Amino acid sequence: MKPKSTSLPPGKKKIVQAMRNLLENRSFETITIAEIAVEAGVTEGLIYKYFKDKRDLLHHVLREHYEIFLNQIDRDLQGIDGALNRLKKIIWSSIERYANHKVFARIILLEVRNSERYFESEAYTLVQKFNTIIIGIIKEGIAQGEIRSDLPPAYIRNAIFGTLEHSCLNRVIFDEPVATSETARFISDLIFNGIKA
Amino acid sequence: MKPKSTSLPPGKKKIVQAMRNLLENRSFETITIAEIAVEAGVTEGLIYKYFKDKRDLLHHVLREHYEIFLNQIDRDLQGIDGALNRLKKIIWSSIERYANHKVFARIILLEVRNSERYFESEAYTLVQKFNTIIIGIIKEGIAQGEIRSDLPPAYIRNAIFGTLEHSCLNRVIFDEPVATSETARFISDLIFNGIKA
DNA sequence: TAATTAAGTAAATAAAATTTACTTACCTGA
DNA sequence: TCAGGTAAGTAAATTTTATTTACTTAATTA
Repeated sequence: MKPKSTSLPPGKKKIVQAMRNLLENRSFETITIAEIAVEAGVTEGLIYKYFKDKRDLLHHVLREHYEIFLNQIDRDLQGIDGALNRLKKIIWSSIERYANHKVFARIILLEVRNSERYFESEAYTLVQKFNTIIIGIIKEGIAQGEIRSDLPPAYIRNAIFGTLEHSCLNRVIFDEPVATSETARFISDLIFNGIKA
Repeated sequence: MKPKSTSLPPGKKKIVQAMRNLLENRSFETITIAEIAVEAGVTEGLIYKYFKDKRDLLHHVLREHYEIFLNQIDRDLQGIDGALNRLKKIIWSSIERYANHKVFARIILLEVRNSERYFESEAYTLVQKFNTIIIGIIKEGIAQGEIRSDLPPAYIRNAIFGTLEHSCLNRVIFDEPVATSETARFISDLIFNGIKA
């Protein structure tokens, strides 16, 4: 039985790659369809054959990124036991991703959320999946007595995500370097133990 | 000595008010210059007399908002002693603002950061001022022995801002109600004491 | 092999933002 | 008091981009 995938049309692949290239140096807003077409070596019309519009193309690129990241996370968590240990690893993996993929950090943290449509995209579906994984770990931690039971899991998740994102935001905005392990250690410590002396 | 302010030209005021009105129901991206002109009862050209472009007008509206908010914070903090108490009040005030000004929450959290120019705007200058105030309180707390001294103040600030923002983000995106005091209590508790059982 | 269909092009159209050239009215200082 | 500048404002042209349309070509399949 031969595979049904007849390998994507070359035009589509070139368009996606062109978008990735351009995003390396420029913000989504400033990239024009004309530029994407030139970079890809196709005509503007073809872009609309494969993607609803510019934003749809962005979401496609983003989905690919999240797919890779979720697989990564899955792998990273293997063999790690205990809710706190697992959360710590997730924090580490997330920071490592932001540090190594500045372009995606910029897109995710600053450039994609300003459209309702993002929250209906497949990319966002994957974010929600990640979300569910974290909530699961938190609930498990509460059940096992590792995590306080008097805080709603959603608050804990928001604290983790929020602290993570904000810690990377300044790095992204002002292009400062990120010390992954150190940052992960401080954030985990802070979330786990609080700031009170 | 009479004041030098000869009161703003009526056109400018009408343009700013029109932008505020439109932002109530629509996202920045979808609002057009033509609409702003109609809503303000002026011609499109006049908008460019007073503002560099659409984004500049947004930053102007945002700056006004931050000015009011910073005054509010200043007032809210009066008579409150102790770093933790002051941080708790800041958390409360911030959530209250997001809850009562959903439009600004949306703009601040989702719609304005996707342009480099925001980070050079006067609006952002005020954000940095707020930032400095918080860092000051944290350092004071460390000096007084109320706050752990083994965490860099910037991480603590990021945890506070980040947790705050993320907690409000879902509310903003999916238009859920915000229970200000309850949310403030959970967030303060979480940041101060950590999640470990 | 005729009919479909997918890949792709080229050019037209539409929708916005932005610029330009032009009024008016009102101060203001010699 | 009036010539000249300047701020407020308009109307229309221009530019820039995104998006649509109508068309070709090559491959596929029934």
